[in-house]
Amino acid sequence: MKKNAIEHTRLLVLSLLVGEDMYGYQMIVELARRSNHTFDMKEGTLYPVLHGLEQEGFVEAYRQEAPSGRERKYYHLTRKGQGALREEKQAWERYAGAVNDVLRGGAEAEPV
Amino acid sequence: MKKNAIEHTRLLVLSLLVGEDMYGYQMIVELARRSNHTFDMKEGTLYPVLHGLEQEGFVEAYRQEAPSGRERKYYHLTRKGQGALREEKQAWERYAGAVNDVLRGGAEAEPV
DNA sequence: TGACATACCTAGTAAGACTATGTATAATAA
DNA sequence: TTATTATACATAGTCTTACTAGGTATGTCA
Repeated sequence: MKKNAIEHTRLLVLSLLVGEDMYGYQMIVELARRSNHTFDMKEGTLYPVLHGLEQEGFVEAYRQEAPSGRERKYYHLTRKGQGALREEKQAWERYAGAVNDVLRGGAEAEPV
Repeated sequence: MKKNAIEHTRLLVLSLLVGEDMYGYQMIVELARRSNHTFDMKEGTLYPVLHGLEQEGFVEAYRQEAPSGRERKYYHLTRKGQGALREEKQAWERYAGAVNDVLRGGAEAEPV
């Protein structure tokens, strides 16, 4: 079986929580939607990551009952988490830029 | 200790060999240069990857003596390797695009 | 001569994302 | 009514991959 190769998982998870609290299952669905199904994150990936983010104080969890009667565990992005997101974002931009530089043969390569 | 977090290693390694054969040590130096030292690939990462690419027929190795008298092991990108590079490139573009989509809140998010 | 850069290699470790499995409830289909 | 599916959370164990740490060896320069 092939791996989904989702890296930068924390960046993606944190960015989902901007402006809206979400519960785990919802995040999986949303991530798939926003990425046009490039990222089909597995539960076995997401939940441990969420627990880690909570332990570090980047997100806060609270339980809330859905209209259906089911209980859901919502996650809220803390101020500290917003800072972490900013850093992860910068790291991603640097990383992606560097990959593109290498693909083009180096940042200072002669323009075509 | 922190990991360097170089992913898409094969993409980077293959792309270095476009238009020029290189030896391992040179690839590490070149990769650092082209990425403005974002990627300081370790020998323990590179050499196993090169051996894997060779086994799959994506690169071919040959030994050649440098003017200094030292022997170097050069790697050449095969036709098959060029195909693999094309695929890895497309995967990267899809991946990077999807990350950016998620960061923006979804591909079809309303423009600001 | 000693230190450093060059040049290659591999065994073992650590991290991260996965598979597989478990629990449980609500909605829907048969 | 019963079975199946979707929802919802969780974790143990596996696998891949990049890393650390160590080894070997040669050329250059102080």
